[in-house]
Amino acid sequence: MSGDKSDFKEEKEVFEEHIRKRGLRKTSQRELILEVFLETEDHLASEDLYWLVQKKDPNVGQTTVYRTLKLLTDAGLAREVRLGDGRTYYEHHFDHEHHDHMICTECGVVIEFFSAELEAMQDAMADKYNFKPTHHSLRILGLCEKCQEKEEEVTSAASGAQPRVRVKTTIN
Amino acid sequence: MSGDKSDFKEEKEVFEEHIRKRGLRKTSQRELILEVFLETEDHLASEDLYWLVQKKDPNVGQTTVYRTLKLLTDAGLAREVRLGDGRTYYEHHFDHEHHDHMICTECGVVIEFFSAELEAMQDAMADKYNFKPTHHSLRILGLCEKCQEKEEEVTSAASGAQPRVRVKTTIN
DNA sequence: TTGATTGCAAAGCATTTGCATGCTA
DNA sequence: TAGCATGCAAATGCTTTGCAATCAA
Repeated sequence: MSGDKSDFKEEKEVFEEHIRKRGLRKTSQRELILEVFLETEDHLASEDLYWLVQKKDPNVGQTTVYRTLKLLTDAGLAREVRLGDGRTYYEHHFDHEHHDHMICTECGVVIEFFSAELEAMQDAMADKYNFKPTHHSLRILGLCEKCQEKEEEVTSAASGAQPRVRVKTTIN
Repeated sequence: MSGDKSDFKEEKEVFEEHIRKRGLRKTSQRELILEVFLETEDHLASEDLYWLVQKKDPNVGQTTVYRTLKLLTDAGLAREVRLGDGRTYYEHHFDHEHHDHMICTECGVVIEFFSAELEAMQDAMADKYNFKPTHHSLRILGLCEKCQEKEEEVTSAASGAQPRVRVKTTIN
């Protein structure tokens, strides 16, 4: 950590290094898209990023955003994530340790988690099949805490009968 | 197991039961699609199934296949799988124990595997976050045994140098 | 200058939807 | 007969491609 305002110096260097190595060109669009991307939280759909970029410069085209996201992926700054709907999401990849996702099928919230044991076990499984893993993605679908509550409310309201005490496990 | 020729009696019963319960209708198309689906191997894209069905009855429409696959999923006979490209694949779900996938990014081969420990550990992780898992999908991407070999050949051919002994781990 | 990059529009691809017709229960 | 199911065509949603104009090196 160097300063208060996020400078993303390292990331930008990585990007420029990548550009240089490949004989590509540094353009204002690419700079802008990178900046906007770096300021976002995790799991941004390509199109969402497009809208954010639009706000800052309405002249940037959708195509450029899509292309630049691929470029960022190549550069190791972003990582493609498929959450299960059709879309492609991107998350930060530079200096971000690997993690997996729990996705609430009710509200769509995405919880990130990491387990070294899980990782190790997966590698062991791959080994067993002489499979050489490059990366993996684990998605656990289900209900987040909040939505389990709601579910319960609905259920008890629907069943109508015994007004039993509901174990409320509030969060936040 | 009852007979030599696959009758899929149980599956068909499940399907008809589902149809009945929901007040839906048994149609020749649905019967045909179910039959073709049951005869396939794992991981069939919706469109592939469409072509297989077409062979048997060119009058069946794409839409019906898509709709029926969803119906089979509802009935618990099929399960949607997303392998990472845009498509939706389906695999048998009735009487098929759960498993995960290793996908070769080179040749596309899909290896199924299962590990009770992995499952347990995932549940434990979910628990930690008060997350109620309904299902999950674990995809390990990498190189299958065969493609690792090819890779090695290319590499050694490219480097050209020391003609070292290559450890050949042939399968099949 | 040169060729990478852009942005528009059009194309692609898998999937979904509207709707008139058909068919099951 | 009632209304679910079908199949066509059109629509959708996300992403990619073609291409002439633009711009960085």
